[in-house]
Amino acid sequence: MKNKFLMEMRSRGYLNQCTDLDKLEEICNKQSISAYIGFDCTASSLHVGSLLQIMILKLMQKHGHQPIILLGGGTTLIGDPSGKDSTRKILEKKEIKKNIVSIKKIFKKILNTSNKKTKPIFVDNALWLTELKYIKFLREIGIHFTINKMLTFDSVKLRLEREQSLSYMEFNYMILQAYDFYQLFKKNNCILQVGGSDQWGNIINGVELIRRILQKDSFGLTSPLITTASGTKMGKTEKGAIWLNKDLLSPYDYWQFWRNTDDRDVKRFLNFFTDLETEEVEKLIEKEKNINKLKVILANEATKIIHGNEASKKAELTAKDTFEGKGLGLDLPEIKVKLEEIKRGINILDLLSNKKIMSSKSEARRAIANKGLKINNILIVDDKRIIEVHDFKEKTLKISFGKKKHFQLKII
RNA sequence: GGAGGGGUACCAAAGCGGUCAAAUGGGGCGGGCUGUAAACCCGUUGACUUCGGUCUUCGAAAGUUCGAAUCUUUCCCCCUCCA
Repeated sequence: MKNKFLMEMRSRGYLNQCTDLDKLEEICNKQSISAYIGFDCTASSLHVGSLLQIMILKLMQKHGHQPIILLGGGTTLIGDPSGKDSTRKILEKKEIKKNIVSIKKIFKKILNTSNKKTKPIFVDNALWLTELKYIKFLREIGIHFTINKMLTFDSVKLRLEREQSLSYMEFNYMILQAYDFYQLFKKNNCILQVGGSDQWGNIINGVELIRRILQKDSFGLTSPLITTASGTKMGKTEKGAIWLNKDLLSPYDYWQFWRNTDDRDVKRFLNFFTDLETEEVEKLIEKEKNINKLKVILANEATKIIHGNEASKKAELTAKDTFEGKGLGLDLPEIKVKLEEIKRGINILDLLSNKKIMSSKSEARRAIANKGLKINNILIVDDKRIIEVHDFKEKTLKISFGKKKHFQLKII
């Protein structure tokens, strides 16, 4: 393999499967290509689970290719059954529109939008899907799909095998996705579709459709499904998804997510989720034997990409103050209280539940009983403890729940 | 449409008239050990509480009973087999 783009895809571990790597390489060597990745619009932000795909788009740009971002405003109305046990809730158009606006912001942050040649193109498949005429579509597109074949695809097969119902609506999803590729191929000369490994079936359907209708070659390429060393799906933490949008997850929390990476994942993740060259990563690992320092590098680099250098620095500093200095990092989540409230004296349980640090007083009681709650680094043992003005230093009070969750309470 | 089986906490799954706020496992949360890691060990996991208790939960509603997750009726939903 001689093509730089594909070489880097491989060395970073982005490459799982490709319909015809040799031919694709040949083409990439000759010209710049356009490739697309489709994203779901079920939420107002993407999460870390989609980050790898975005990194691939970024890599394309680096090597002079043009990424097309398909925001599935149309397909989200149906819901992709791949990898799902059950039908997910169906969203309204309005909601999807809002999500698209919000998701776009992420791409604009991560991708380079200034270079005219590689600047990302955004498309919404609602544009063509919602206009489809049923009979016409069946005759022109549906004729190229056999049920026999469709039943063999994992997304369908698994559902049927597990005896979970699959609606006719969802069954059509793969055809629609194939049609998307066909449209982009015609309109944007997009010859490659990239996706997670669970998208393989959907992708080759598109490649095949293009071949059948237009007798032209197109390509599909998938990235591996990223799981953590402990076997869970990337980005699915207990607390909820690791969102890329800062309104849903603060840069500090995002930074913490990477800082808490499993030892065994650090090297992979440095390659996956940072801009560091693979040789650089090798060197780093060779040189730096303290795995925690590597985690800090990972957190910095990963945070930089989506929240910028400044936010990343701030998060690092805050972490340093909080964990090493037992101090009060600036970037810790801030909670405001009124002076009058404190003057009256407020019970710790009320405070915690009112300010939503804990979801209920019982939970707060439990935390205290389990020795998990500290105020200004002092363990709280009494759940009747009253918080008063003199507990604050410079109008600020640090509340810690467990080792990792810290808040600063500020008098306003 | 007919015949069966089933819906229990975050998930899986036991309970089948009182001792059930509901076994057990997983997950979560907290503590210990460490390194903001993993593994391991311990605690905890409905809400409110003056820590004595009180209130609300087992698909929904109504009923039987001193007493219901457990029995009855109706309704809703899921699954299997037959048509």
